[in-house]
Amino acid sequence: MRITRETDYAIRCILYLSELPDKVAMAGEIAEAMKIPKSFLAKILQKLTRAKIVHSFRGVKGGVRLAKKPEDISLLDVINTIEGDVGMNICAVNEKACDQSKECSVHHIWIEIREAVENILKRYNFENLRK
Amino acid sequence: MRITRETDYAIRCILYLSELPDKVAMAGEIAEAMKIPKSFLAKILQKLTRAKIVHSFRGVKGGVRLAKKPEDISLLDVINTIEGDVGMNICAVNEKACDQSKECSVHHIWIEIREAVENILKRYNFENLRK
DNA sequence: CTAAATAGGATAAAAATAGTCTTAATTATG
DNA sequence: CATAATTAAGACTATTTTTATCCTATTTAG
Ligand code: SF4
Ligand code: SF4
Repeated sequence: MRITRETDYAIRCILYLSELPDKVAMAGEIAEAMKIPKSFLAKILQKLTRAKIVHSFRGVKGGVRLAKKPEDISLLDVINTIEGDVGMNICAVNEKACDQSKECSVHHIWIEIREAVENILKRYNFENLRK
Repeated sequence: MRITRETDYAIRCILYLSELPDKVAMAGEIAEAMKIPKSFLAKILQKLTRAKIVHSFRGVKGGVRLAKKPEDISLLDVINTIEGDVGMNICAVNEKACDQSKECSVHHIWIEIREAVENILKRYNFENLRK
């Protein structure tokens, strides 16, 4: 019932970029500062780029910077980008995944938890997260 | 960020036993009723037995029944038994797991979520879960 | 004594996680 | 234009976790 290391790395990465909103930072620089394996971060940045959370520049003096203001990026956005929907059980994400969901008395609890977790994750953005 | 099938099976199993509080049910019977692979359920029942959530009887006419009243078994109890602490990130379970937890501005959010999830999971016991 | 049941442990297949590596495309600069 | 630096994309790999199964031992009602 955990987020993955990949997601934790993605969050750290956005945290770093939020401190330097206009700088174009290279993957290597972020990796070193936030202690993320460099080639793994490169793949994570690709996902964040496709999700339009960061904007990337190729070539010499390339790198990445945030594509939005820190306050417009929530923790939930980053988690959704890296690992998809937040659900504590398959049935909270896809009703059809379990054929018992209609009669199951536990099903609604997973929905309730999902909503509670998403609400917390939406409340935090990378502006109010800065110390 | 999901509970495992094993945990879902354990919950279904307690759900079944809660409907028959005094009956000594065999693993095979529970497995069939709740659509749980039988030999997997056998292992799950061992964990539930060690945790004193169910009481088991060996030999002919053996089986398991709840060791407590349904209202004294929470969803959290079952989850803790099968997969340990509920934490959305390692640092919410073990501070030492990440050396950045002191300076990390996200750390406290995982603690907040952990507490929110645990509170929901504590509210539901197998008495108030029965339809 | 025997058949039926759980206990415990070893084993195994499949999936997910956590990365690495290679090649291609892009681009600033000399 | 040539080159070096950088991301993009995808193949590949190692490790760990998940999801079981199977075998042997122990227990016990009849
Ligand atoms: S909680 Fe109920 S509906 Fe959801 S996966 Fe488990 S059995 Fe299916
Ligand atoms: S949230 Fe912060 S403290 Fe927790 S694991 Fe990630 S980096 Fe470490």
